[in-house]
Amino acid sequence: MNWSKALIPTLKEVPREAVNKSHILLLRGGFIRALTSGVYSYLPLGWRVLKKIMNIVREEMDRIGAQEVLLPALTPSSIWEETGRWDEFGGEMFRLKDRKGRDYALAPTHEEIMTELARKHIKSYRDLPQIWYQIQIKYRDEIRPRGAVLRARTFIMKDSYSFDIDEDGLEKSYALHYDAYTRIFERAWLKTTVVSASSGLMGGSESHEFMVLSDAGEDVIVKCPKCGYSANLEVANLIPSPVDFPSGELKKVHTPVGGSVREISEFLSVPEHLLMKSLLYMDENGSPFFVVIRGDYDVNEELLFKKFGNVRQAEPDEIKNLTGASAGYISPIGLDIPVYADRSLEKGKGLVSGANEDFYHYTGIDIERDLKIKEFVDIRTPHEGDLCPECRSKVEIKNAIELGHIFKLGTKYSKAMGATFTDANGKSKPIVMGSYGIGIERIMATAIELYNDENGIIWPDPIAPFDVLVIPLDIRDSKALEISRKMVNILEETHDVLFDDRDVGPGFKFKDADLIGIPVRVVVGPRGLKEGKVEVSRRDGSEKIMIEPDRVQEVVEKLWKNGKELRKKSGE
RNA sequence: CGGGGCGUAGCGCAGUCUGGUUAGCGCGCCUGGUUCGGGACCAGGAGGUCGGUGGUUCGAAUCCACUCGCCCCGACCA
Repeated sequence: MNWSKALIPTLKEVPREAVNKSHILLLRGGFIRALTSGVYSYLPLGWRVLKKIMNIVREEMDRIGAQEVLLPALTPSSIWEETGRWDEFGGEMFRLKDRKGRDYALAPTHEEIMTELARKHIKSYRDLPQIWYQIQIKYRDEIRPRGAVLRARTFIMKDSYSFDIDEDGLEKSYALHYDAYTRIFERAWLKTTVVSASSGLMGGSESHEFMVLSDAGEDVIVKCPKCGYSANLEVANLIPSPVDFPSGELKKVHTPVGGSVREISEFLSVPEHLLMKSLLYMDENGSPFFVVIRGDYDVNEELLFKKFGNVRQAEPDEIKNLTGASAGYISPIGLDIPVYADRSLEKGKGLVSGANEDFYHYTGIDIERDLKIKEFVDIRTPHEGDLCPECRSKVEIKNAIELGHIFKLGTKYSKAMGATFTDANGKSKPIVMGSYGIGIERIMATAIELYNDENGIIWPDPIAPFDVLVIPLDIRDSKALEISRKMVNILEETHDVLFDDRDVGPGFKFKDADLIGIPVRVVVGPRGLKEGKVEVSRRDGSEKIMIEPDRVQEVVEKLWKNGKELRKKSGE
């Protein structure tokens, strides 16, 4: 490929809208361009990277016996209504109507479409197991797209679906995917942490996410350095960090400051973990109840809803009517309202909370002595310092990018849609399913987040847009040009080669080369030519050698192989 | 949906508070010449509905109202 004729619109300056490393470098390197919020075009370099990634994915999926199909992105509402997800998806689903006024959705995922295929064609236990996959664009109207390609509204996903006769079969298909995913990410030089996760809208029993640690990630994961326990923070059942509770008398004190935890803690010189946050909620019937939690924790609404159903926080006037005080100065003490306590307050003593009178608090609260707790529950957002549920040592909490997610669906979709088969005894049974996704662009973006320096991207060899970049520093030097062309021809037999035949200065070419991050670079310049040599180097800086042009194939091959020895980055 | 920021040439920005010649600067682009191992130099040139609509005014990029778009944070803290 000749650079002079290529669409590689590199940018010298950082585009205004970009924040993440990957976003900046994808734009600056001419890999992608935004069309509108959360929707991107892939330019030649970006598309080359994505194709390399998809090829790795294909090879590994084919290796476990999966078969590739391509399903429609345009789907009728009726199929989503069969499982109830036409309503469940809500605003996240892009919807449209045809000219007859019928409803359609641009598929955000394909469980229903795959299950439809299965119910048509799988009739007997003899047809099972099956694994079908596709690589195609998904459409999700995300609440907030972010980080360019990290959370986009249109994005390429590899999704596969397994069909088995029973749980044992599902277990095997799940394990096959687990292994395939591990290999896929390793081949892209990304070291993943596998965590247990919540299955959310997909439903099903068990699920795992393949994560790469990165500050650019919007997921938070928990890792235990001691026993290896790991989970998405959403589902991690961590033990609250232990604290000392002093004992004391119940006393009412004047607190003429704002009612926030920080203000009260500062005013009374009491650590935040000795404050008891008292939150007043209204249940579905409009009856009030208190939730109390240690001051250094926040209530996790997802867990709250799971436990108490469709509840809401009390309005300011409701709080006033029920407690006689404003939010910030309330507590269940002395009130006849049911109280649930987060487990962080178990055996709590010497606590501070509102006295149900503005600008007054109680100190010395003893959970067992002064409160009637209906039940201890786990509804807090875990934080640093919490203990591992397996071995009770302190866990690490880190941001991560989710690259893959595998789900055991069970029979949720097959039952809802009537995808059944006849077993060996002639009985009709629902197919047992799994579903498995990989974000193709996320692999690209994550690789950049991990592999870059101040000058640009340093692509992992297997997913680089080109393997080798040949740069004649001055194309008006006809001898240099001729030598370069010859090398390009030879190298192209075994590698993807980009040839910088542009008539621009050497500095310009070097800067661009660093930016787009091609792993191996061959420079033909006067300095080397004096000795009859050219320079071959790796973008990662590990090697730089001068060689005769006719050895180029052999030397490039060697540097290319050396790349494979590089460590796989995990983002730590 | 709530909060914040930003829309001026292809890109990055100044000008807006305090209205007033022809709306600037750097990079990029075009022509000619010089230059070639880390984003060169000289000379000349093209390129703008100042996001949009309406209003105030003798006069609006600038003030007011509405609106569209993009980015960031949040959608917990009694």
